[in-house]
Amino acid sequence: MSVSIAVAAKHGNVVPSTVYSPIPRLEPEARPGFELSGVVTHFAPGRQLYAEGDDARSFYKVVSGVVRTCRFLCDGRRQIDAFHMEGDVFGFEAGADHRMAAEAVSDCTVIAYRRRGLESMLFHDDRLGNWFFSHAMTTLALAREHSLLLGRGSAAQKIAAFLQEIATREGNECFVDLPMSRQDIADYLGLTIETVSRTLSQLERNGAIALPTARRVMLKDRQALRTLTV
Amino acid sequence: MSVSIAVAAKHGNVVPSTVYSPIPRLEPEARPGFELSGVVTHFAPGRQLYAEGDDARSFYKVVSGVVRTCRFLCDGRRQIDAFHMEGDVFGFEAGADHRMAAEAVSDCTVIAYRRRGLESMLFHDDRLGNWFFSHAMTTLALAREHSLLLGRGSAAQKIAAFLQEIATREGNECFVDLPMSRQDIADYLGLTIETVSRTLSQLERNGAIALPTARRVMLKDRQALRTLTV
DNA sequence: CGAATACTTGATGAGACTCAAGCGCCGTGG
DNA sequence: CCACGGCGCTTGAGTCTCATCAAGTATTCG
Repeated sequence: MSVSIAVAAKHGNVVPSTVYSPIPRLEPEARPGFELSGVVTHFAPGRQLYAEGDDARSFYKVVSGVVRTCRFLCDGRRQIDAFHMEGDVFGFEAGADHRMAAEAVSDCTVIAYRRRGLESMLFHDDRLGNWFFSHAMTTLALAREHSLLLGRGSAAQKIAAFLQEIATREGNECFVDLPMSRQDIADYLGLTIETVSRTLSQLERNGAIALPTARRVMLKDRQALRTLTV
Repeated sequence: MSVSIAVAAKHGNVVPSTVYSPIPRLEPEARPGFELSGVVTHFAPGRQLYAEGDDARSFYKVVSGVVRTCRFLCDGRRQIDAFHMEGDVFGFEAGADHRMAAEAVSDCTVIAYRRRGLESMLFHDDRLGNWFFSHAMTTLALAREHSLLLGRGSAAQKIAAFLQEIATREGNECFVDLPMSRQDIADYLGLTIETVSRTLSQLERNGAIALPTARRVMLKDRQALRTLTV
């Protein structure tokens, strides 16, 4: 008993002992049409949609491209909370202002919805209220999953989990096109850019993945990746 | 002292560059009275309220004592998501079952509320719906705060932030009574029990805190603690 | 083609983990 | 009353992972 635990601890797993069931993200189709004063806007890579502390007058839905929500620390470091991809809704806050900044990772198009007036609607339109509540709970579950990874994962586990997450979201089983830089990945996983790079190279040497280009990852051995995380 | 300052300078702060405003926790008084089939139950330290994967038939409110919600990894390690203290509501899930286990940290008393029937009520009783929505958003904000700490903090930063969090929640400016073990703290902060112990000793040598007993921490120099985290 | 940017790789060191021992408190039992 | 375990906590020594500092390579774009 103690031995097997010791061995497991060495190359330990980040996954719960119960069967792993990924958090189901809300499908765009499940969303009620809130065509309430939505404004389509385009952002170039790196442009800020809003800053920390800005009035949370609007929330957003991604039409195309990728957006990151993040916070900046005093020393200039950054913690990326989430990447938002096509169909994702983000920037809806409990309080009066945004607790995170939002920035375009790639060229992207979003719809900005006025939050004004929504609050009262939430509790008069069952479907709308229901959807927003589900959205909050789902986001919470995803945040906890992320916490688990940040708190307990090794660099290899973090990278493996990240690749699988992106693959799932892109809906592609065999390769991943990374829309974000190494720095973004590092800030999302609580690592440095060098460690991200090294770990990817390591996984390639192991045969778990291949890197035809820096931004494209072939998932050659999903079982090996899963073994790191499951 | 010089050590802790040096550490702070080296790794910088875990706090956003914008002014730090702690997430306001929902006050018990702000909660609508949901006296819907609440069952008062008592648990001895270490006893499990529910396990990962259990049907989420109920959610809970803490009357006295402390409860932890956590997940277990394959290798036996544990990640504690949160400590729930007097007045806190926990165990309300998006899906059909609990994604985390809940265990009594100390002797504690909780009220279990049937979730059945609540769902429909949520969207017919504005105040109730409003409260649960706020609760979800607040919990989300706290989870993100926790992520930030897990992803970017050094051991000293994690411990300092933890002590201040508990002090705030216990409403005591000058000392903290820790209801939980070193192992609990370690699992909450993503550290080992030895590192927690060593870091506390370090902070005592620095003069930031005093440890009259293992479970009682005097906050001697809050500025120094804040310098680590703010 | 050259400059800028993004990524990779190497050498080194600091911080946290592991293993192992020692201390202190507390309840039990002689 | 004190001896004895048991348990939680502390401390030490050694190791390993990841961050840091510092080149070097690839890719993009004017």
